[in-house]
Amino acid sequence: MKQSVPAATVSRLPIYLRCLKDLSATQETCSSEELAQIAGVNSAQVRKDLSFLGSQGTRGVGYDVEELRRQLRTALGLDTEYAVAIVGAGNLGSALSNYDGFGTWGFEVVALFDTDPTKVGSEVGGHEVLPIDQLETVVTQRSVAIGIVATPAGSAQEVADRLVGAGVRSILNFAPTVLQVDQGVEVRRVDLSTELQILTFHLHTPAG
Amino acid sequence: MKQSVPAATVSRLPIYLRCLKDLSATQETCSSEELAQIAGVNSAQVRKDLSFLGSQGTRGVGYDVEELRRQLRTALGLDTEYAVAIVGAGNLGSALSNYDGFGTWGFEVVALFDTDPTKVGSEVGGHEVLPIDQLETVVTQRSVAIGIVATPAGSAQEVADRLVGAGVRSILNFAPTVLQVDQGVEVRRVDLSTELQILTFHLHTPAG
DNA sequence: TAGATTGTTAATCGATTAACAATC
DNA sequence: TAGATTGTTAATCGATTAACAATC
Repeated sequence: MKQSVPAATVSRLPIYLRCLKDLSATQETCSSEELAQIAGVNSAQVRKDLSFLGSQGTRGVGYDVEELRRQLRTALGLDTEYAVAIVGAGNLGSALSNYDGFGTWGFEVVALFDTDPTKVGSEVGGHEVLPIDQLETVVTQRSVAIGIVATPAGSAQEVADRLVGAGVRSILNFAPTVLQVDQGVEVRRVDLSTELQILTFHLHTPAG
Repeated sequence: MKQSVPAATVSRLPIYLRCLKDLSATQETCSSEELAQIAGVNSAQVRKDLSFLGSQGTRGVGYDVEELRRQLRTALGLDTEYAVAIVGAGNLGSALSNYDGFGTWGFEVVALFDTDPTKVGSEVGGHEVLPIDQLETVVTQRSVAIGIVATPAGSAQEVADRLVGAGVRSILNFAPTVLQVDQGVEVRRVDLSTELQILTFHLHTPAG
């Protein structure tokens, strides 16, 4: 793998991996053109993206599907097991706790926190809801690598600060806020209403 | 508003709107620098983005917060009420049905579909779960503008095809698949494992 | 060899941002 | 007027893609 993979490329790697999973059922080899088709991108882009992985396809043949999956998994760091903590056991936090896709990709939900005393102690998605006071302790003890913020907007920043303070360097933020974090902390934002509003922009804008 | 707003700008408009909501509590006017700060972008970018709305700030003063919010809402098409249908009443579909943020932004969930006979007829988030057979009828009758796909990956494409067939032109896809749709249909993809994998890429990649 | 497809270059395209004249 | 801040230009930066030599 070369030094610096462009952000746009990184965000496409998981998509390629997913597409290859489907392909692997039917074929041993695939061309950049095939992969591009199902991933919804240009084939030159596929080849360029894969070249960052030092990937070796075979001219005239294509890429070995299994080999490429292995390379993508390695590049994405999916050979390691990562501990995940979810903060907020409301609708979304509960849905996330019940999500069984974590294990598939080597993520383990090791804690689920909430402030609500009526929720603390109950079990959600196989996880006991812990009081938020234990955040620092648990994050440290379980070496939590990724924090998921599933709180209301009002508490998101404080939660993020505490996660970062406890050593978390990667945050997935479902709260409708832009988190302010130190350089070196990676935040990905997932917001339903933002997505809906982008759709409505195109819906109501005359062509485009 | 000028003819063509760049995609990158469109995706930032909802963020500005959100940030202004917070600001409006404390001040009547804000500079591009302030807005940039809380939105986490460059101030020149804020000014450029807002200029696409035909927005008129006041030199030496900044932007009128309320006026700008109004312009953003109009630009994003939030003056209209949009009917939304959710397909899939599992963990995620249920969480979405319970989400009370839809109303805030002028979205109305008019239907929730599932294939599971044990779910059909039950109530989730104030919505009766309808059998998937009724998809076309309901989409037409209620003029559904936005379809939310919250099914497993295996059924996502078929659901999308049916939504599009019934006239839906905007899809929010939570299933871990890349949907193939006709040109003119807008799809936004929200995928938890993609986001997690992007985080792990940066976690395990030595600096960058 | 002929056909297919990669890996990479170079051209293009689009997005970001520094800089500054305009102006409140 | 002096200070602040916009709106916009032009420079920069980065990402996409057409094209093609290399080669299986």
